[in-house]
Amino acid sequence: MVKETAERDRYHHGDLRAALLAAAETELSEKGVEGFTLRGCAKRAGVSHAAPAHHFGDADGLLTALAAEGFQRFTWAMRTRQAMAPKGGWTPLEAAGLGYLDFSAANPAMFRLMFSSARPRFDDPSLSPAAEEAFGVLVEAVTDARGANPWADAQGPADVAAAWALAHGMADLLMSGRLKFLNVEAGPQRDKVLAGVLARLLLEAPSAS
Amino acid sequence: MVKETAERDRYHHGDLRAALLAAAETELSEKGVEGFTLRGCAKRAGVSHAAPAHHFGDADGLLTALAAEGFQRFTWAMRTRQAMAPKGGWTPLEAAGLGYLDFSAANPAMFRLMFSSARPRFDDPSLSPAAEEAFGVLVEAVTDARGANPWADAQGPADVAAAWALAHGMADLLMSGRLKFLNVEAGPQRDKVLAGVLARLLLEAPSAS
DNA sequence: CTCGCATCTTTACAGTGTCAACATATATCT
DNA sequence: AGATATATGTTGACACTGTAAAGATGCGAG
Repeated sequence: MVKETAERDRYHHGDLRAALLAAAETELSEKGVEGFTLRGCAKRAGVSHAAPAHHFGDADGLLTALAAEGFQRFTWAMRTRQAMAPKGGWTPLEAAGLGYLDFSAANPAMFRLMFSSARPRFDDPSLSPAAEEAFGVLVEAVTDARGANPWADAQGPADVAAAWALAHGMADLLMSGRLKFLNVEAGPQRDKVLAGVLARLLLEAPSAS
Repeated sequence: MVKETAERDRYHHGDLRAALLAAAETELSEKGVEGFTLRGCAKRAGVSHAAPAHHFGDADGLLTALAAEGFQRFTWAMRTRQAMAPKGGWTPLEAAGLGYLDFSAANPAMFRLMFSSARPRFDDPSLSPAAEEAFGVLVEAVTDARGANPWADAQGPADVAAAWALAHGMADLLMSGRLKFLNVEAGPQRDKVLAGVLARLLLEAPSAS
């Protein structure tokens, strides 16, 4: 029992960085991106309002680190769906799309932070690899679906864009409550309905020009 | 010459509501949704910081009115593309999609306000009809594309959702610079490339079950 | 054991949205 | 036309925000 006082009444927190990230996540999900407050995070973590600056610089720095964590979980959500694929019978691309929708539905504020905010610094060395890895999942799935490297032929990039746009658009519109006419709230047939929309995607086979 | 002093040095502005809306639009496009400031709008309009309250209540009220105007122009952008359709050779649905992309590219901050912000009050009697009219353009175009009322058969709603999601996803991703691999910056062949992505949409004909 | 440095707090300041009180001009009513 | 109600703007104040500077504290390297 070396460290005992846990995180109580110590001038030095021990792992304030992680505590602040956790606090920031609940602050984000409760208040949304536009209601997010640095002082609120500090209060949740039980430290003074200026403490976060030593770990993240400014508020956008904290949001950048938070978004990086978000992209990691986002990648995980898609890969998890793909791993469960044989059970559901989905193709890797359909599974990635469903994972995309899972994540946005479960973490709407985080999704907004990652895709609809200018506050995170997307060129940050901790963020951009995480975002690119998520993009990699998508490209990989599109490659599987069309049976060829999308960067090798002319219509490949359009296939990637279409697959991404369809999934992303559904996620964004679903999250903001704009697809209520789909009646896809309850659980069991949710996947079927959503995959049915994703199935409207037509990928062209690479033709020998 | 009854009214002469124009809008200079008068205690009462004359048409401050319109002036504030115009100021808010430039404030929005320069600072973005997250940098938008009520006091900045007042300063641009040349009035005191508390003046907007008499016309819009609070800051969200101003953003609500601004978003309503945005949806009207959004509808106009899609209809304009459809009116030019014979020239371009696009179907009404493709034209609506291109109009969707036109608008988001020309007014990125406004697009964010309309689709990715929680600040406008979307149930406001001035906003919701404007948003529904834009939705109507889409439904109308989908009806044309599939040759049947989408609310009349089972797969219709999924067609509407897919068409909307594809266009919306493209608009959002393009606007945030995430589709750079499409190389669609220059003008002339922009429409062809974008319509090529939109063409990945497959609408099912209503089958007689 | 001592000292350098990372970590955290305190204090201060400019900027923000909103409210209440006040000032001014327009519109309405007799 | 003149008085009065009402709409429209201003001023001042308040709580809250992000950030910076300076001081307090304790860990760890020498």
